[in-house]
Amino acid sequence: MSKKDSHGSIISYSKIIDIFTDRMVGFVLISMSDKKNKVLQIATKLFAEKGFENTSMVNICHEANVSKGLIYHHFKSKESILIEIFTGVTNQMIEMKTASKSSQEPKLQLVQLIETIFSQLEHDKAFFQLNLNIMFQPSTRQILKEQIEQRASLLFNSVKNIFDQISLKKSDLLSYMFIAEIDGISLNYLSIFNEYPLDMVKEELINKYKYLRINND
Amino acid sequence: MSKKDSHGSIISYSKIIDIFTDRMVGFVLISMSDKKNKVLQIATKLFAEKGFENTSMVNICHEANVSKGLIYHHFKSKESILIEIFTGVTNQMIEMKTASKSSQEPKLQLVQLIETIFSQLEHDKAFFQLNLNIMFQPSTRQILKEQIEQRASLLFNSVKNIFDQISLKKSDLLSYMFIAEIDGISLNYLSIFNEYPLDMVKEELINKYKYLRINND
Amino acid sequence: MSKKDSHGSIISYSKIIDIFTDRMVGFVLISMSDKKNKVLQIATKLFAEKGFENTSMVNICHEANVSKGLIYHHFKSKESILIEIFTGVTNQMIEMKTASKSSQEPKLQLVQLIETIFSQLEHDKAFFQLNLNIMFQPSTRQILKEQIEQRASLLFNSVKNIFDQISLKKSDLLSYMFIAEIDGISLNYLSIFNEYPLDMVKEELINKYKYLRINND
Amino acid sequence: MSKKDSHGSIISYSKIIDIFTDRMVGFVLISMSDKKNKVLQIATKLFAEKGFENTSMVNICHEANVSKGLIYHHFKSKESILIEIFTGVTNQMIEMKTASKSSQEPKLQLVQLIETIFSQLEHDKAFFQLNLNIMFQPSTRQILKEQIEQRASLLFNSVKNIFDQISLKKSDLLSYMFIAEIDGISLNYLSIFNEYPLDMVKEELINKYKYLRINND
DNA sequence: GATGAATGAGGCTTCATTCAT
DNA sequence: AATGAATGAAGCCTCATTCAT
Repeated sequence: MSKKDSHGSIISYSKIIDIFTDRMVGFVLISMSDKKNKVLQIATKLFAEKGFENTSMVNICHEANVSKGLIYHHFKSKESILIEIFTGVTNQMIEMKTASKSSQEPKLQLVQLIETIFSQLEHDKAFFQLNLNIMFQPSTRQILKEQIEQRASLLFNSVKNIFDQISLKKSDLLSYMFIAEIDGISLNYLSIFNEYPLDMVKEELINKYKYLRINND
Repeated sequence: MSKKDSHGSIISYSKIIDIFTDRMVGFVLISMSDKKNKVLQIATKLFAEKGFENTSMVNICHEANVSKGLIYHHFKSKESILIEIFTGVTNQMIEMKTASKSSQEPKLQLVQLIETIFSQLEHDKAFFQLNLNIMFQPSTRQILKEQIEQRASLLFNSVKNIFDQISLKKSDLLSYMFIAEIDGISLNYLSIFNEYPLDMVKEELINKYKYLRINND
Repeated sequence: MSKKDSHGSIISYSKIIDIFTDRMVGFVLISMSDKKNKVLQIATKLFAEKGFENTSMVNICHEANVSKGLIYHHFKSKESILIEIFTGVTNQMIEMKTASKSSQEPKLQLVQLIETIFSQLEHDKAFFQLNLNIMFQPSTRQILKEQIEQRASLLFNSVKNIFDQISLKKSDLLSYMFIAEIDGISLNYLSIFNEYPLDMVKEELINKYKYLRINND
Repeated sequence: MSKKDSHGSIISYSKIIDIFTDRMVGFVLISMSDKKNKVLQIATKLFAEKGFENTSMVNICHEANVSKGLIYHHFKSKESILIEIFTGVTNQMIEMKTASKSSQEPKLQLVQLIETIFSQLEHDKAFFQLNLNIMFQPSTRQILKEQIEQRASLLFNSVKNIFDQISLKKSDLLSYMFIAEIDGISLNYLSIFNEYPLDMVKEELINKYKYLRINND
């Protein structure tokens, strides 16, 4: 999986489940006990499937084969589980951004970015829906306010860095439009239309940015 | 307010609060009792502010100055309040779509549509957030599945009707892209960025569609 | 239907539904409005089917096609409906007892009584079950305490009058045994055994009392 | 207390309160927590006194000095408390039946059975009334349908085993009559007559079965 | 006679969290 | 690290009853 594999506001770097299993072992979650790990994994799945408010601690206990006491040994509260899940992803996003330095032609960077995002979108519907759900549910949104903002600026800067190479003057506007298109498509694909022509839309988007011409007036 | 004043998936025709008050009197909700009316109004507000799951029936009772018993006299359940709110808006959307027949040049129709939507977006943030919240919260999404789909196709057809006049061959794709842009901007404005340059983005979008050139290969 | 058609503690004189319809018109319920009548009828049915506590006033309203206000116009409370139902039956029992004067041979009176009771038992299961339900549910039992006692002594005296003609000395004991047998069979038939050989048991009982010999020591 | 100390449909093997306290410790309920135990005990008492529908969970909590949450930690629902109470008694009945093997003369077995039942009847009025109340209340009857049937056949088989030794040909009929007499007397004693001559009736019954003569035509 | 809006107490159940072991 | 008993607040909903019309 590419290092640039996430850049969206509602878009994230990688399969969330992976985060709490094999791939994270070694740099962030290395000291995390197996059981704590399992709780995060199951909680992520349940929050995505049922929503945060509709997932009870007992639900998590049962599915994770863990006692209530143990969960409260590892986590201060239900909220803190959510925060930890989000933080894990955010941290990874930061790390990956730091690591990603491409010397490619900017338009190709855009194309590659688009392809990565669309690929994730298809493979991790549930996790993207979790992100949406959390961002639009006032209660959870409040809890994760800062992280949401942090991620947004992270993404914006990533994109703007690319557009700066295309048109310094319009890079802000271009970034906003680009992110809006990506997010709008994601939203429509995930939650609005029943049979969304994701491939067709993707081709259109790639063509648009591959041959982008800026009128610098 | 123009008759075409809403066409979005996460976009709706008019201020929701209005629906349950003055403007509906006379054609749809004419027989609705004052108290029932009040409950719908307050429930809409609270659902938007706190989310459906975090709004209790007692919250609604208190703010609406109504007894618990009365709510259950008028509504079968908490869910049914949500459904009634949504149905009210959906019905109005249908009605308005039926009524709207523009003979204008298609590109101008698009421009007008964009302006209407952006105007609403600025004036009804809470209600748009309610829509998003409901669509991404698995529990509420399930409850309103059919209406969400109905609205999506309603909007799509409206937009496609316009693009059909521009390019029959590409009208599907153009419609999907147009809606994605609108929804993406709404999403970013409402829930992602702290200080979103809505006016700048709006100008860009208007320019794009005002001078739209289609390459019909 | 014979005049002696009920003598049981858990046994009553006649089909309860009849009481609130045609047959009563003319002597007890003559002034009862149709709607009140209907309420009593439906309430009896619902109490029998679901129990007193599990039948709500709204249930009765709906099934009787009557408004809540009207029920409270005719009846002081839910309890008072139950009381009125019971009183109707009790009054009829009293009236019938007064009217029944048989000059038959006492053993034949017993046989006739047995046959009447068994016949009712088969035709009015629901109503007998209502009686049982009410007598053993502490809350309803309390409400109808006096009537239950009144009915018991009414029945006992009826039976004892017959046994007095057979053996003055043992008539009390014989009456208690007779009533116990009748009630026990009813109970077993109505509520204990799945496939009760009612006919076989009835024949046995009839034979026992037809050829009754008393050892008057 | 004899091992055969109960065989009735509305009759059970032993003091219910005992079941949840001292006597069970050691073989069935040994692992049951004190609090759960207390809840069953109190619930039994309250259901008997006020009926199932008229006993609220709060009533039970208060009398058992236990929190609402704890009850739901131990029991799935209010219904499940009732089921557990009933199951406890049913299991004991099964166990005792298995254990009881009498080599006595059959008529003496009947006499002994009668004496045991009458003794219980006098000492456990409340519990017998609970059984009746549950069997005749449609809602609770439904919940315990299977157990009621199981108990009925258990009792019937016990009694029939005895009568088989007296008259194979008539053992079915004799069993039904015997059970009806027992149940009828119980019913009359518990719920119909104010001052029931239980001793007199008991003597009569004992005499009847001690000197039973069967006409085997 | 008749309606149904309105009330408020109370019922069952769920849940996050704490704590002794 | 791990368990699960225990708590109490809060949630949704039902219900008998009253009252203005």
